[in-house]
Amino acid sequence: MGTASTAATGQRRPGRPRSERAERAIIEATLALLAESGAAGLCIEKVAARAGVGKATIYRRWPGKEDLLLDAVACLKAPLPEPRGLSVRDDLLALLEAMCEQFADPCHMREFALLLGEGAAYPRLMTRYTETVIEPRREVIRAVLRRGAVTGELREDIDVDAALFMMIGSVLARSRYGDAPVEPGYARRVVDEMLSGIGAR
Amino acid sequence: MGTASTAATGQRRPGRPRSERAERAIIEATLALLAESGAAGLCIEKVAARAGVGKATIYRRWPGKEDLLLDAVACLKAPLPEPRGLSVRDDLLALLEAMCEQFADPCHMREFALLLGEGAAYPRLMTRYTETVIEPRREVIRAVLRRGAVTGELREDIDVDAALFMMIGSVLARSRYGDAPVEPGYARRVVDEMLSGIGAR
Amino acid sequence: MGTASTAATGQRRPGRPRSERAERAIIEATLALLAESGAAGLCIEKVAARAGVGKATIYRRWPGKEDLLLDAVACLKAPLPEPRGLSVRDDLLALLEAMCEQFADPCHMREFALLLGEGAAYPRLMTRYTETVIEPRREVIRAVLRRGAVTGELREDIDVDAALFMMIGSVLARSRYGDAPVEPGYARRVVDEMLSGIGAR
Amino acid sequence: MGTASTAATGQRRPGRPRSERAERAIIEATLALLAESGAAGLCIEKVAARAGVGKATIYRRWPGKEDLLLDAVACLKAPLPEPRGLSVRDDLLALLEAMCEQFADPCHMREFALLLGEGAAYPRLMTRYTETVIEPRREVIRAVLRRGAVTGELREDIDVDAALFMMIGSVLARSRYGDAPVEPGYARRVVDEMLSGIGAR
DNA sequence: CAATAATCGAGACGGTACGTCGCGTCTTGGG
DNA sequence: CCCAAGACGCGACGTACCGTCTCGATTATTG
Repeated sequence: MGTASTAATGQRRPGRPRSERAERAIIEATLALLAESGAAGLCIEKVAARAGVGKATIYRRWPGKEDLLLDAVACLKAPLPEPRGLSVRDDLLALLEAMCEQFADPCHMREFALLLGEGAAYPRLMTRYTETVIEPRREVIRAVLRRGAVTGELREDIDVDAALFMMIGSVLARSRYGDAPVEPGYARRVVDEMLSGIGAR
Repeated sequence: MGTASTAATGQRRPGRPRSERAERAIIEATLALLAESGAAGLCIEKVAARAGVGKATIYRRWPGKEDLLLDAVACLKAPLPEPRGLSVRDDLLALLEAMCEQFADPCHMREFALLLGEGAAYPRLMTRYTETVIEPRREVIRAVLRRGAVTGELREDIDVDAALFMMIGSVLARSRYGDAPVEPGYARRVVDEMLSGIGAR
Repeated sequence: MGTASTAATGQRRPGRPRSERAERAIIEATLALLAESGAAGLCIEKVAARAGVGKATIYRRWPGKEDLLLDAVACLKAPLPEPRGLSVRDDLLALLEAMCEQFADPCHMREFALLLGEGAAYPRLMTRYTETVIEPRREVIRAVLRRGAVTGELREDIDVDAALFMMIGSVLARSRYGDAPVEPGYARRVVDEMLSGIGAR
Repeated sequence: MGTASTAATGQRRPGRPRSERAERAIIEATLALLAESGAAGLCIEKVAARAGVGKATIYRRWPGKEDLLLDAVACLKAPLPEPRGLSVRDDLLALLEAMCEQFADPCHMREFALLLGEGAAYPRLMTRYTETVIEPRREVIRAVLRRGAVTGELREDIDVDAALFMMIGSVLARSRYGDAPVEPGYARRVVDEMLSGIGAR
């Protein structure tokens, strides 16, 4: 999954195998420093010192700071909850609330910031991240929306992708640019507004 | 406007006045480097060299890299178009399309990436940016939404902020994480979906 | 004289001039560390730390360790004593004794070792050192030998250079490969042997 | 001979015996790199790579770089020619010419440079080298000088050690610091000067 | 013949020093 | 007071080697 992982081939490379212990220590040190000082005040040198590891041991696994950070934060990824499947409205609400909650965690906020800020320079990483993290999340939501269109809980001819981005984006825009943390009822307000539409009846 | 501007008092400081030529060269060099190498590969030293200016001349005007960047990108800011005021739907559509267009410009994309990525470390900047750039834009949209609630074009009890973030966020989420550039009809699809709602009638 | 010195032109370079204070501190730190840990256990990083100076300040002046060391030890160079001019034998003896004495100083020993060991890699330095340090010393000795040939104290047809290298080399070979430090009477023994020759009368 | 040699006991150690092939390859690689880049630009890692050998295979045999180098250069040592014993003058001349010739070989020059330059840090090596290489050479010369004192070809009361170092040193000083390679007649000039002495008759 | 044991190549390990780059500050002579 | 130029102390960068270690595979001698 991570850049550092051994390829899934059965082949063993010659020479001493890479220490799993070191890898764990590096990731932990990275997350600890990230939490303490933020992405700006994080440097490989400190990670190595904190992990009790030589710098080369880090560079052997990750080409640079961004890649390390990306793998580190990926270890934190909390998947969206499995929809319960009873009511589409309840499922959407639960998903949206989970997203709000995750965005409230500064560590996830950092993850997004990192990807947005430095992603442009590392398209390879962006692609991988999108495929392995972003797209699966979207698919969970899409599935619920499609289910609603079938059961009749949602409009039959719903534009699934438009609705998807409205849902996701409402959290993204609110949490990032919001002057205050996302308030408790926010998810419910968005879901209700989406369901009923803003147009007059 | 920028941090660098001379106070608007009629008072003139003693000594040689600051060179307007230098200021322009600095801003231009900053934008050029930003476009070439992104925010990460940009440093004061290179800006100074490219602008043919001493480093001190930059530091005399801006406290650091972030502030310089902020002023530089502020020069690019394209305001949202003034709503025409005939139809709420048309106004929303126009606003959304303008946003999509701006996001398609890589230079504006960088602006957002910069603020999102590095903003966390500089709350002061974020605050100022939010106040001077983000909030006025939001206000334009809010005004249209409120007008719609009054004229009856929109639901009377619309949740203005929820709708606002759904609109903004739908573009943000789509353009950033989208695998392809935003397609032509996207704005219309979002507006229609928002107006009608996804719930069954 | 040293690599670091400003060219002797009257021209001043633009910008802030190099700090003479820093230069002195670097040389002093180098000599201190050289005395403490030898040439092997000396590194730029420690010199910088000890001198209270950034590494770049050292690299701005000297391209590398060897060059720095060379300039540092050059500051120690004790010139040969001025011949008194009364007796050629006494003058040669005094010069030889001074050389023995200097070689007994571990710091001068290091200087030679350095030049011999690393000199091959830095022909430019070797040339400079030969011209400014070695050759003047030789000339002092040559002058005495020539004087002796004129005054009749030495053979009229003496091979000045052969004698020169015999004198210098006898100290070099003795002190370097000798198992013990050069003993007190050594210089006198060499001078006598040179004067009388080893051939039977 | 070298540190690496198996003890001369008839006992064989259990397990796989050390590969003679690897040993040869290591020595050859060492000498090749020494000739190419000098002692400074030589490192175990490159030796191993060039020899197609694991680093451990080197460290199993030699404790470090110096010891390896010492064994490597020892393979090059050209002994002084056996004196023919007819004329002391001719013997001294032959010995001195052989020394001049050896110093002209850049590989032997490196050997000396290495020992002089880095020897100070490794007294153990210096001692061994002096005992096994230097002292035997000296003894050859001393024997000739003593023989001359007995046969009457040299002065009866000759100071053997002083003369020894004058001879050796004259080549050392000339070849090392000389601006040009040692010229053809140099050895003869030194021998003549030594025999006749520089003092007036 | 199988077990044992040292060696082989390869290469990862924790370190140290390298030489470079950029930071934000400072210090020149000259407008 | 500003300008350009550039040195300053600092700290992180990514690389190269150090000497040690751990792999699976090989190659002898011993039981």
